[in-house]
Amino acid sequence: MGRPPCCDKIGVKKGPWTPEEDIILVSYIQEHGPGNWRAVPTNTGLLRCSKSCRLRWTNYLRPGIKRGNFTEHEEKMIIHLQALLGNRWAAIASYLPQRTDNDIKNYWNTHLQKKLKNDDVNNQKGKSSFQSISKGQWERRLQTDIHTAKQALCDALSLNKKTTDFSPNINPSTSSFPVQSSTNTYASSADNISRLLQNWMKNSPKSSKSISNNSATSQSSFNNLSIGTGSSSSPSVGTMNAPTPEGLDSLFSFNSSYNSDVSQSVSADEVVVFTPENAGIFQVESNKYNLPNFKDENGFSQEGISKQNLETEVPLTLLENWLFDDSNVQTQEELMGIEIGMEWNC
DNA sequence: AATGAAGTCAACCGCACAGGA
DNA sequence: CTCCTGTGCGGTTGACTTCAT
Repeated sequence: MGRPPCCDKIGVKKGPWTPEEDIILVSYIQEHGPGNWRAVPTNTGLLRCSKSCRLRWTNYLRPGIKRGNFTEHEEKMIIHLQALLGNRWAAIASYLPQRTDNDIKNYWNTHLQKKLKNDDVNNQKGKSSFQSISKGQWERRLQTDIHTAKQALCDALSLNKKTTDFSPNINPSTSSFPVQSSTNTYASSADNISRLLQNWMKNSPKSSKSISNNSATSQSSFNNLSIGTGSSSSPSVGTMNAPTPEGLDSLFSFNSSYNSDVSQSVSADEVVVFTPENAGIFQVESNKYNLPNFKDENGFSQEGISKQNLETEVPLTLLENWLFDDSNVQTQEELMGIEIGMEWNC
């Protein structure tokens, strides 16, 4: 018996998402939390299949997504992790907070493959960045990595048993969300949502002040919404209530001091106005703003976490240190002196 | 300025897997 | 144990943008 299609193909809209659809989806998830995707089109009135909704959320709208150019740091990580893990993009993505597997996959296919190919050509001429690593060294290095990953996993597992330290060093889409009592590092999908809200913010006198502490506004009516982006012109959307611009304003505020160094600490009182310019990670003061559905018990952290949890919570620094420190080859080789087949000792 | 090629990336497709009934 | 549903994942597509001629 064949598997039925994930959704009724008739009347299902395909292609790029409109800002209106995005807002409907975000609003719905803000209200109900992610999960139960099959119910999303029905409950929101979106003419999208559940899969499409999930994809849109996880790859574009989900908090914690960083867009734009990959840093050299990220690039190196991808290269190394791809060598280690193969095309397991989700696993690779779990080591790169803020990046989606789709993003990484695209970046690999469009940039890195080409780049490595060039490197390979250069390698023939003895100019490759990898020239210092012979094939044998590379294999051994992979072995080291496996060992390192195992060790990191062990560390993570043991940490899990007693962990209360949720440093921002963890994928904000997963572990950093649930528990911080005073402040959640709530990373927006940045440009996208900011684009959606750009005009709202622009037209709002509140654009330069701190976010409202009136959480009730976030539940205001969404009727007659008009979005001033691009081709958008439809006056009202959806069959559900969603935040007004003010409501979203109160929901999303960016931490302008955030940078790629995710290990830095974040002040609990650091609330910055959400603007397109500082779009990036933003924070929600959970004790001020009512965001029940982004919390663990409502299934938010269940999304995309179940499988990735272990990988995500591997201390990044351990792997990163290894991954990025090309100059570290010698040390790694020394490490290789340690018995490779060493047993898991956790 | 026009046109075609190449590049980019959001979104789709279909398979696999987990878990509940 | 089997079936069914929901979800995750990797590969691929195609619309759009940028670049080169």
